[in-house]
Amino acid sequence: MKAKITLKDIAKELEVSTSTVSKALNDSNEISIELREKIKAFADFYHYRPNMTALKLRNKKTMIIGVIIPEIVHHFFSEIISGIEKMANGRNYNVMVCVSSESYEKEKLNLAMLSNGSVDGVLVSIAKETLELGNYDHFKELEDYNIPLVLFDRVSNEVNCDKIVVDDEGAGYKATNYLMDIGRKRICILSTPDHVNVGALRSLGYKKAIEERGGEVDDRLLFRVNDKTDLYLQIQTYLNSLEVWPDAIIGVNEIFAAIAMKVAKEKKYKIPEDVAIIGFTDGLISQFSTPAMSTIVQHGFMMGEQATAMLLDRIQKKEPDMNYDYKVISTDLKIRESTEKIE
Amino acid sequence: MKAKITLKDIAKELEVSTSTVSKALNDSNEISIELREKIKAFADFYHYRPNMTALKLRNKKTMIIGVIIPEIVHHFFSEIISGIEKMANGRNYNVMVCVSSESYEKEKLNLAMLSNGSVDGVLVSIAKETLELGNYDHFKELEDYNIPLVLFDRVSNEVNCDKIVVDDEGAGYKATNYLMDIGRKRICILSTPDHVNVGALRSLGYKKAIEERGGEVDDRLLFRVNDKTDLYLQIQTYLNSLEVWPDAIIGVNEIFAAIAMKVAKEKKYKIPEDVAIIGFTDGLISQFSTPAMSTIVQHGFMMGEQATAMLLDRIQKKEPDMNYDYKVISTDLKIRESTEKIE
DNA sequence: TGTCAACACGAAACCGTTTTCGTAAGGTTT
DNA sequence: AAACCTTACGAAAACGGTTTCGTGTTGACA
Repeated sequence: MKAKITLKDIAKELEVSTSTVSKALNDSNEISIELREKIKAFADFYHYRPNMTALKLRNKKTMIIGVIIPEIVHHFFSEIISGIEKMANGRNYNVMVCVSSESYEKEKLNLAMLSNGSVDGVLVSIAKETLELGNYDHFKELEDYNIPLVLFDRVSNEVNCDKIVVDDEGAGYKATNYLMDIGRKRICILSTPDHVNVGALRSLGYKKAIEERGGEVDDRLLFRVNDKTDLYLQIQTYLNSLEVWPDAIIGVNEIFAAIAMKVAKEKKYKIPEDVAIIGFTDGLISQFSTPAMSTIVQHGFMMGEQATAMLLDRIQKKEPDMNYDYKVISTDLKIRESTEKIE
Repeated sequence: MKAKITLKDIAKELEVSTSTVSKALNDSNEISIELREKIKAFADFYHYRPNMTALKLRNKKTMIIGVIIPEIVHHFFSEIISGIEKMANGRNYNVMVCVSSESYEKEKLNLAMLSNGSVDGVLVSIAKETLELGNYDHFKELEDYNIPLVLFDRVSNEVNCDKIVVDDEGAGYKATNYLMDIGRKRICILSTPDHVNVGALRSLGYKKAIEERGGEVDDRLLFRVNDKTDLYLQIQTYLNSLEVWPDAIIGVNEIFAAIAMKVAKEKKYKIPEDVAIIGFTDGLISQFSTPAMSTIVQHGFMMGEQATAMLLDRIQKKEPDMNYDYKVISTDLKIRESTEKIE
């Protein structure tokens, strides 16, 4: 239970000044080689390690970035955190993780906590509730304190900062086009309420693809799933309310697609013969479902890495720069059994 | 781009001393009410917020706990992090997350980084490589610096500290017993190499259950999946190498079970009629597979919460206490379609 | 032998707080 | 009127480092 040893302790023990010890340990040639070695040996012996907090105070840098994420138990988000952690670590930063649980209040609290100087920069994916409320005042605080911010995935153009998003519109477009390519006519999309930009954009791409081929968008085939009540029931009820079942379904996330698959199986529809299904987020469900699910892969890990790179670049920039980046990560369509072409 | 305002700035502006400002803002009655109000108003106007780093230095507490976890993109672990974050936040602590990626070296590095005074305590789930190597010297450093440590899920009794684990043996026992209850005779278990304690313990429970009923453990039915090569291939090859297929399979994690299900379906075995399957970790795969998978639910969230509570309790304990806790969290068996009883 | 640079180290300021202690001014006791 | 308490504030130390600057001792050069 030895208390941690400080510079002062070493100085006293060796009867030199703390400045000498500091310089010696930092290999300054202001100190003679013999003394340097002696001090180093002593420090080593007692496992001296500089107090990080003291360093942070002096350097005015914490070497920590904060992350506020709507939830962690979520394949896409956990991939992002993974990417963040890797990039941050590679550049000698640490990561402080906060969860908003999709709540505006928690997001605000977290932001306040992080903006008090605990971190050098913040990465945020906006909570659904915040998006719904449309209130982004809590982000101003960061600006006041001059703490760099990067929004990822769930962004808002009411906040001035760097942003990085998945090419959601392109992904919706890509998925829809592919389904039409394999001959599907009644393509249904299970989306989110419009304030969740990712859902809205994916729907937009969906519409665009259909219209581009001269088709007409049937609004009854676009269902906005409300995530406040039972998902299964909503989707089941919706699908069965259609006079004619779709021959293809796009779920804007893994779960919607998995539920659609389950409902289809219950109705004894064959997948992909009767109905093709595509999901988003290439998580475990997609890989291990039967049939294996075709998905839009969103490269969450890469997004985490790049968001962090953007943030660190901005942190390390000396003078503030009002030109904010907007980066779009394109998606890939991973075709598996749930959409195999009908010949 | 205003620089953050400090106590000193306020003091200078108001022509009082910094101590007066500090006291006023902390509502000390050493300062007259009028001056107090004046200073508070001023501070408020300029959005004064105390510099956390300075406070940390003075108080010798960072209010941060470090977490080293083998991976994040993993249902069980992300649940744990979620629980950690919640409990920590509720007790005014922040969470720094580090990923070992199952690597001994990264774990060591992370530990060294955290033990330099950045955090008040550390939560670790040991990397597989470390377990395999059996080298736990890097944990000594924490002891040297007197930084509390709690090991969770993947623990080692070579490290002296509080520990919290899932009742893995009981879980294996419970699953096996249940399968025998519904009449299964050839129960196979897909486990991990023995150095991964969770796998070893689950296998132990499996054996115990069988022996308790006077059965004999058939070693051919216990397969240790090596996670360094293709999982699917290994499990497929193993299962098909058996002269007689099992009528029940226990996968010690979600993925092993999902793969087993997939292999069984390919062989046109009916689930659960021909073969019942039970997995661990009640994640998305289990919920959305067809048939829905029976699982052992491990309460990861709760484990995260409790591990954090143990850690914080120890941090807040004034005098060191060599009596370490060992807490076991019991599991539940969630029965779904993959094991429904044959009547 | 006086001047000056190089060497090797210490003193002190600094980062931004809190907190202990000291003290001047005024009021209350006796 | 002397002694003592409050009240209301400031000075300074402390947390644990880094860094600038100053300075005493050498040795070299003129």
